[in-house]
Amino acid sequence: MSLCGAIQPVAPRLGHIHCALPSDLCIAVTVPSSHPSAASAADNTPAAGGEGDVVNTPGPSFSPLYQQIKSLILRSLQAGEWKPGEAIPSELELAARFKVSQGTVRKAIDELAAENLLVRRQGKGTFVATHAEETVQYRFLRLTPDSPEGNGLVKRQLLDCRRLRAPADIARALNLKTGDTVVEIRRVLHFSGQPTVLDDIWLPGQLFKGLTAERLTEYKGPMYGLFETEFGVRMIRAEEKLRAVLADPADAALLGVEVGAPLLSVERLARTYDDQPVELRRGLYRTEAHHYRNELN
Amino acid sequence: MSLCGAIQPVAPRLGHIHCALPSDLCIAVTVPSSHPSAASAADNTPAAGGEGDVVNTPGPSFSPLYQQIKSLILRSLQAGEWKPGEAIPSELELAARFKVSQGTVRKAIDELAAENLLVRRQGKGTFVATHAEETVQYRFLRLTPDSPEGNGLVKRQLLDCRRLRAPADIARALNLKTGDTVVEIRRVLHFSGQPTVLDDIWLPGQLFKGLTAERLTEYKGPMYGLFETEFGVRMIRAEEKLRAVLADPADAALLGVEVGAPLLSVERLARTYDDQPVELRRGLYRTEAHHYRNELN
DNA sequence: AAGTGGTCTAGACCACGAT
DNA sequence: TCGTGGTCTAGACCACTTG
Repeated sequence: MSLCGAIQPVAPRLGHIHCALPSDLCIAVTVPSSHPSAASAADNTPAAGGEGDVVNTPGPSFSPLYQQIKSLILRSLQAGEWKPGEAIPSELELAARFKVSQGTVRKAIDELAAENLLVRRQGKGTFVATHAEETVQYRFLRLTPDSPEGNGLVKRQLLDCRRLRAPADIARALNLKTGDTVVEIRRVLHFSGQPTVLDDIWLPGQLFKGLTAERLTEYKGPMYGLFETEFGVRMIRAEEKLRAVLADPADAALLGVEVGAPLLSVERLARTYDDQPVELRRGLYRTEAHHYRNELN
Repeated sequence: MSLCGAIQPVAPRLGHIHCALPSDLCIAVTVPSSHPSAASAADNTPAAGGEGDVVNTPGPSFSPLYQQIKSLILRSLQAGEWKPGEAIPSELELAARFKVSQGTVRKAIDELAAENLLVRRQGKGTFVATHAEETVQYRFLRLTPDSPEGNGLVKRQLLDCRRLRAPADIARALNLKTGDTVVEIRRVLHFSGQPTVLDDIWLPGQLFKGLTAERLTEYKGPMYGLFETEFGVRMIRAEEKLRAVLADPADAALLGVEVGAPLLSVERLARTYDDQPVELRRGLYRTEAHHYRNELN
């Protein structure tokens, strides 16, 4: 474990002088390349290739050390070295492993925490974010009762779960070839007894091999928790597109509204670590007693 | 200016040892309670009263130094010491003024920048965020064309601007007494020639004394820019509640849709620095060719 | 060349949680 | 008591912007 850690990472330094000398000795250390690197900087694409980010300038093209560390941590997360809910090594351990100072590791972790990939807990450690522990609330669901009394039970009603060949639009969104297998799930969420959300969900069949209606109904807790623990697919980010639409007869029947009633349409594309889309979801929300809440900064 | 700066701020330290000694002298400085606090912590409400945050524990009740600095900067912002678009003093100047290290100021500024109150620009300085320079986009408007070609001109059509006594619900939302004067504005936004957004806006009359239809039509640029430069009211944060509704005859006529067409209803409450609500806005969006875009993390 | 923010380090001490 | 993250400092160097 930590053995290989000492070897592999050694981030490609792009020219940094460790002024780790007693201050009185630290006079004009102009050593051109006291660092192991300098040579390795050229061939090794900076940012260690881990970040999906583009290299903007073909010239010198930088990546701060802490960004490189961030990429390395990200890679470990993606590789499953630490599972959701587990603690990652302490800052000091990581610093030793990557051969940088604690402060640099801290800054890398700070950014990952700001992106909700990690969760810091003082005195305990830093943990991999998870959807599985959120009994309080579905992390990505922004639908909120208008009055707090409406905070009753949420019941899930599974309507359908099948495998099929992906229609063109679904395939495109999920970065698949038309005709690739996808899992299609249809379900209704009831809020305090009222049918409120009708979801259609598509997942790449490849990633969700053993997913069946039984597994879905058995599992207690949010669906993303199931995906995470059973299939190793972690939903990290998502984009939503919202529109107002009218209920067609099928929607109306399932949600218990009149045909032509207004519904909030929410199309969500969820992505994993490397920004690969891994779920497409089309939701229809009743908004007479609930609203979609958003904060602007 | 900088004179008073030297006196007034001196943040209430809650116990800190300036170990500003040469490292060779810094041996086991175990002064038991060089920490002033414990006493001063009680009377001086931590967070310097600036933060709207609650004090959770009645006990010791801490506020890290950088949080106190943040509050002080926030107060200067609120007092208008630096205007939107202007640069604030450099980190070193602020460090000197508050008698803390640059790193501490940096952390305070980092948070304010993360909240979009300040904008860092490398090599130039740190600037107060503004709505006035955003010719590209309205900072708070999340409505996006479905296809990028739809990115045509935005035309504003002012329908009405009057003063009136606040109805109960408006007053409550804006933290006013029922019957207080409010400014009511009604307008339509046209996107590439199509009427797309119908806004009803309410503002506290008190804060917007000279606001007239003329001022509104004359001013080029976003309305929040006008509020900022002409009335000194800066919109910092906002919460939105989204719903799907049906067009009533009046809405339908103004937006050029059928009665009963689906519309996205967006109720926005915008706040200033101290979280005081200063604008209530009810928008109706056509979403046939546009959608409301949101990112989840 | 000077000034600003950005990165990196090293080391001290604190608050919190588990032991 | 120990280990963890959290705060604070001080100082060095880097990159970007402006004169």
